[in-house]
Amino acid sequence: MAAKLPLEPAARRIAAGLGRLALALKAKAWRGAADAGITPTQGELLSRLAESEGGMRLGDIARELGISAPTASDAIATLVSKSLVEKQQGADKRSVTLRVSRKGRGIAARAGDWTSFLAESLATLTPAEQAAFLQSLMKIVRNMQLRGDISPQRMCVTCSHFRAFVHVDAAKPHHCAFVDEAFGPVALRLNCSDHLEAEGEQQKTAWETFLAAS
Amino acid sequence: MAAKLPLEPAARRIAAGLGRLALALKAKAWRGAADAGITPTQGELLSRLAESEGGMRLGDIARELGISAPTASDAIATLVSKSLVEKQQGADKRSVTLRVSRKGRGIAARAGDWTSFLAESLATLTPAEQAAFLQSLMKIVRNMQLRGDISPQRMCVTCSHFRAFVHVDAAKPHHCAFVDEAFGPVALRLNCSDHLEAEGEQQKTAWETFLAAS
DNA sequence: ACAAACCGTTAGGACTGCTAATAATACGAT
DNA sequence: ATCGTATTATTAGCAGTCCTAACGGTTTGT
Repeated sequence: MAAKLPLEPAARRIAAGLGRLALALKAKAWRGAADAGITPTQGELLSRLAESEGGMRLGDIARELGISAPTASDAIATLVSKSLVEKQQGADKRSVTLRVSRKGRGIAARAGDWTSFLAESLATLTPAEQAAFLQSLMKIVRNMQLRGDISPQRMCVTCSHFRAFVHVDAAKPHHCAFVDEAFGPVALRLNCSDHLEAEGEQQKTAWETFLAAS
Repeated sequence: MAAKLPLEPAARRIAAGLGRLALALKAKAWRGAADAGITPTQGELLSRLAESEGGMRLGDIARELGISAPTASDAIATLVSKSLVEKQQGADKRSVTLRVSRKGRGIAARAGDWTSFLAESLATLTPAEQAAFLQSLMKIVRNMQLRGDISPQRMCVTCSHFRAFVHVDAAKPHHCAFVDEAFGPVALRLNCSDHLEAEGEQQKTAWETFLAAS
């Protein structure tokens, strides 16, 4: 009867759970991408490029995906050879600007589809649970970003369009200055294409306002 | 003013967030494992083997980690050449039984350390949030398991030692027959080494009891 | 104008991950 | 008992991932 059930802290168990989730994601990503005729990394590059309107520089996308420049360069070269991505010389002649081709956009849509399996499992959560889950997720991601574990994300809480808790309506307390609309916690985003990085001070206070009221 | 903020369902946004998390995990796993002188896949194999008492068969561990048998065989061969894992012939002479070596156990501990960065970010959640997050995570993982997206996990809700909601104490409603102790939602596990797979019927009713009360 | 910094690519190497084919063993049905 | 089938792990072969280090252009600062 050794017992000692609470030996492992809760954080550890959650980490274990997230690890399993990541494992499943990895496996699914491999399958899903293969169905689209590409590989996981290529799929990530393609999706990210499809999300961006004006094209991206190689270094930026590499940083955002957490891979080294050579790895990105290599994968992009493959995508270019498959006519899914186009390369242009940037204003700075050292740089390149990357854009998805029409064909690439189609593939990106199919390759991004694999996340739907996750969405389906997510559907077992009640709306309230989803909101809470998203909120916690946001805190975790934000913290990781502050610690330098991941590169800046395009999330509401770091966006200059974001106004936290400015409305009285408890269901929709936040406001987005870009679309000029009130919205609630369940609508908070982590990958908004209209994201505009706020300045340090504004970002800091916005985050603190957000934290304080949760 | 196109607006239409709620275009993307909540599940999609959560999926995006989990995707970013998985990305960070992947990147960290690379770094963490490299510090221990191995690679991510080798690290996963090593950690899993370190968790198991009596050794594991190659096919089982491959299935559990969601990789193919050849991939596992290859990585194991590397680990054996590094003297971190030992191979034995099983009772079935076709099979092999894998065990961590003493040296391997040390490496596994160091390699497993990289999850601590996640645990630190998790610490920004309040205990209540952690409990809710873990509970939601469990629902997701369980659903993915039911759907066949991942292999069976060693989680409380599928364990024959688990008794859901048998105590009156709201803080510790569950009971583990193995250690014969009451425990609460925040102590639920996803990777218990004493896990014993329950039979189909028992598992099903346990899960439903669990679900109904959440 | 010239050194320092920066951007992307190339080179080289270890590892991941797959499918298909193979050898050895186990099991099942005649 | 034995013949065929299934299972277990490994090998072979290939494309891709991912790293560090070294490299040539380009820009920038002084």
